[in-house]
Amino acid sequence: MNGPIAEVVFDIPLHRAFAYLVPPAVSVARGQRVRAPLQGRARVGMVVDLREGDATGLLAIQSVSEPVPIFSRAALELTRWVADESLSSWGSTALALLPPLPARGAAETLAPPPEGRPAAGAPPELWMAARRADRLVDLLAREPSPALVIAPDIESAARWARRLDAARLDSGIPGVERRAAWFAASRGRARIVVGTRSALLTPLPPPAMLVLLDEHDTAHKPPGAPRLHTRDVLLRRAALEGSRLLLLSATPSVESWWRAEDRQIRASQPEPGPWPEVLTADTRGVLRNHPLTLPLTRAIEELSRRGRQVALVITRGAAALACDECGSVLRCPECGVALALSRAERTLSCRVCARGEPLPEGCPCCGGHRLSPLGWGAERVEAAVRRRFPRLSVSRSDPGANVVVGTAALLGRLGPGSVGCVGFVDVDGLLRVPDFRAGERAFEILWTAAERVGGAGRIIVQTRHPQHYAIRAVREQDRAAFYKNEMRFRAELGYPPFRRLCVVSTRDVRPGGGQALIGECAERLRGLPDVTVYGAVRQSPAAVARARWRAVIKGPPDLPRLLDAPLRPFLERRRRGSAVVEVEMDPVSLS
DNA sequence: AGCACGCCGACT
DNA sequence: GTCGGCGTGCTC
Repeated sequence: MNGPIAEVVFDIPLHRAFAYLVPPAVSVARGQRVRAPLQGRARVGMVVDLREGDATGLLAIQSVSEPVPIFSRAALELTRWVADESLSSWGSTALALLPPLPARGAAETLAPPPEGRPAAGAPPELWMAARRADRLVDLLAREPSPALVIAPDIESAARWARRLDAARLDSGIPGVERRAAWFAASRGRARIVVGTRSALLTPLPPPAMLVLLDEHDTAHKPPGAPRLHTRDVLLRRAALEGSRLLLLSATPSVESWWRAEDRQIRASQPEPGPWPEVLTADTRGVLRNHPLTLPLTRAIEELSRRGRQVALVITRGAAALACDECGSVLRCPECGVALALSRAERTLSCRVCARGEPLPEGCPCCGGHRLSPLGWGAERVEAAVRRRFPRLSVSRSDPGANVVVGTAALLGRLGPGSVGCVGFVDVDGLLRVPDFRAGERAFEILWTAAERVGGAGRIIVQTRHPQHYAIRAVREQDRAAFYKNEMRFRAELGYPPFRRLCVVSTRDVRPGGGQALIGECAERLRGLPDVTVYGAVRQSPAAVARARWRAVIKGPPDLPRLLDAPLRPFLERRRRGSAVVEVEMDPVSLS
């Protein structure tokens, strides 16, 4: 019995499509959302292909979710690419990039997405200069072409939508409005739309402009589908449809800087502008019974006399060890990341290769006897400042206090121009985060603070590494110096952007199960060409205490292709007894 | 014999 | 992800 057959993918971890008969009363196209029976109940899926064939024994599509396709052919292909790149299923990827389903009986004006021809466009642009946000607002006001602006989170999307007087596509607004904005953009009726990653594939009539705010922000890759960095999806989208793409960040990811050097992205080096004085306060050899060094104490004194605010940035619990004498951090000799301290087990272990070591007696560098793991918590800093400056208002929550204490996120909440000095109580806490991106993150936070306080302000960095290249680059307002050093480190030890990473992890409520499973995964991957598997070492039964196991995999740029076949059984059947497998391509964090 | 639970494969 | 089939093993 021949008839029209639709291939449909669903939000399940299976990559394969399911075939259904298209009944005569229903008309469907590729890229259309439909309801179809799966395991006896109706579920929403995406039509990825249509063909004529023998429909004997096939179940029928029940209905369409909307009367028109919601993805263009190009967008649908893009979801497939994202799924393949991230080792996730086509269905879960595609369905995560769509607006909510319509409310029952809602009246809507819908149109199919524009089917643009692939066009050769200009290369993406990296905007790093100060006042890049103002420049963007100006550009969007001048430019007549439709624009999609992607923000790292809902709050940022809301702010930008207000600033640009644009429709919102993020999940911070009611589903009806999101849908309306999606289809308005699709029909060319909303010139500027603002959203988060769920809005990445919003159709726009060409020639369109795509904008990524805070390109470096790891919030652009939260857990869950679509499991690829928003930057990478936009780069691909822009290339496929020939759209102009703007990446905004004062401190771009090393990946994007590298692409700029490789001429895949256009970047102009901004002229140096007004810049604060960046002072380092060396804490080596200083007995640290107080969180404030003399330079920072003086700055608080002086600034408060002049009626200016001081922000003190603290670092949350650093789980690594550093020598009090020479300042060196205990690092894995093979992987270069700080060794993570487990106080309970009194061991140090590497987050990348899983190498474990007992706590050393002294510093391997200088033989010093004091190795200190402690950072300064917000409470301790707040109390210490109060004691020293009883007349000043000191707060962790009031952004108007004379002295405000908080983590790096605090900097974003303070009004521009109000802060005269930012003091980093323990920047080493950032540098010794057991993650290869620790330096990049420290650089980003310091640079942001410097931009924030501006030319009349001051930055004071308390550190045992006053010569660290991240601090030096911020002091000199010299981005290139930072990236040069950082890329050398990444190249030497084989980290992104030179090699790609994948993390396979297992969990089990019962001891031993997770270990057996991660061992099984690692076994399948060993011996692949140009692929290194770290960790997942089978340990003696005595060491079996944790419920979580992890293997870090390093490989060439086509790592997802290499891992697809051997990991397929684990990706498609994540639960093995009480143990669960998770696979994360291109992790934004290893801690 | 009858039922609970957990493992495992199938899902069009 | 979610469902149900079926085997193991316990209970009435």
